[in-house]
Amino acid sequence: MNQDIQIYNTLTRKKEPFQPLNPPHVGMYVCGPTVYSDVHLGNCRTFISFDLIFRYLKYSGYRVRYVRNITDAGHLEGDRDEGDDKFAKRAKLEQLEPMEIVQKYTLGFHDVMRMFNTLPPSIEPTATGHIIEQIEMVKKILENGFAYEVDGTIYFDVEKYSQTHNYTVLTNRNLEDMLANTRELSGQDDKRGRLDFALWIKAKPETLMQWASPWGPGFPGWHIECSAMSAKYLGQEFDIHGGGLDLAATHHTNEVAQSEACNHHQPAKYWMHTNMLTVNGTRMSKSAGNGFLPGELFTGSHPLLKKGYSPMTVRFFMLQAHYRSTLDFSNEALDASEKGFKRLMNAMSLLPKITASATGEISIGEIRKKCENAMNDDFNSPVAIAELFEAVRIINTLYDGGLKITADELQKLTELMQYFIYDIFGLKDEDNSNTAFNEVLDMVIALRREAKENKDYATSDQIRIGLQEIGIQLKDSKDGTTWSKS
RNA sequence: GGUCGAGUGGCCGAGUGGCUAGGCUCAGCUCUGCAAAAGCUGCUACAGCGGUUCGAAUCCGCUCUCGACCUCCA
Repeated sequence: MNQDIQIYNTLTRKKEPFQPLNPPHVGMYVCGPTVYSDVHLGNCRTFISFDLIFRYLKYSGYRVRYVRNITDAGHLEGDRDEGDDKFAKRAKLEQLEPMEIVQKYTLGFHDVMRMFNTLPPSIEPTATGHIIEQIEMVKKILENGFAYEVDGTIYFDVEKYSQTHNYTVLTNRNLEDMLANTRELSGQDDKRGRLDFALWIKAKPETLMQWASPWGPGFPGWHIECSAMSAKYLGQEFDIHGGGLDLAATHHTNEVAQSEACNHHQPAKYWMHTNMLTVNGTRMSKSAGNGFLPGELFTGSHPLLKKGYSPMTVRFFMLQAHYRSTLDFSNEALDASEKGFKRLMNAMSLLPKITASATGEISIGEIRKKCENAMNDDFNSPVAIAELFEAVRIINTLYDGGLKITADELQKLTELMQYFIYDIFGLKDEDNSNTAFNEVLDMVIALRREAKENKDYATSDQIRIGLQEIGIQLKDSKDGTTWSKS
């Protein structure tokens, strides 16, 4: 069990040693997608970041229960706690049942996550599956005096809460300023305070997704689901709560308030927030119209893309930046990642071809230590990747015969590369061609070798250039010819 | 307007006081029938102005620019 991990905690705004409440067990909750439309690449970045964190904790010897919810009800269009549910709106648009919308986009989300090679969470609970738990929690908050009812809708009383609690723990904002700024915008709703938010919302007669409650038919507010589900599966206090940075100011702030108002303590010991993916310096989002869908990225069918990029290229691109930094998206950056990823995977394919010597000049321990130190330092994947590229140079030189390595160190080198690239970074080789294809290509390479041996370079070049045109790059070396997709 | 954060070389992106980040690009060289790959070498940095220090990309102040949040958003 790795005891040297440091995690940046949004609550304290600094890196802290990671000390789980009940080691070796770790409870981690991450806010999942609202499945009313396709996930875009920015959404994916968060889930890929937490996949990295999940993997590293898991392979560091912790027994992680990773809960990532599916929001399939209760997410309203605006903050006014009125108007359409996102699902109802989309259902109308697509002429489907709301639950058909939920099913459609949940499946789509899972497909995308699989393509990015993320590990499935331990539990993936849905909001609609936990209505009872949410109602119970609302009841308790009412009993504790931090909420009030107006005509079948229950609101959380932020001003009351802030008399005894720090409402803005996560963002360090000044509540007075927030109230001063927002009160004048006050509309025609029933809330007492402008910062109050709905825990339970009264259904209109035409609302399709509604449930019975002590306050009449209605549906849960967005924030209460995560509080209810995290408490149910991880306990009232657990280790890590994560999500996108954009959720911190509203969603997570309200989650903290709900848990405090209900259970009298903070839900999570460490709050982790992943930063945004940007396009030309502006945050990627659906409303800004700069949101790439993963499918558009893979095929290159988006107008801002000049070509398609594979899921592993994109994953690698994201891992090359730290999760707390914004990452700017561009064709040039993706091109660079594509080549870097290829270089990395090429080294992986050379590894089994290296032969050990009786004596060696290389020691792998230090590189491994550097990689681990980087990951221990708040999951600094870009630095760990930089260290792996040192190993890549060594592998290439070994393959060319410029260095010697002992069998023992070669074993360590192989383990290092496999551990970080496959297990921690979740990367995989995409050149998984079928056997028949490989055999055909081997035959073509054999024919070309014959031509070369007869100094028939016209034929050999014809083969090489022909293959190049269909995306196969041949590489001649003294040990024979290898190939890769170009 | 308020709060928070950021400005690093041609591009992406690490790095919080002294030690090479790394990837991609570009130029040259080596190897190779050619090509590709690989290796070696080189090139262009820390927004600006002050300050602290023996020493600052890194700390402090000011200026400029940009972004995020404050309204649904990973």
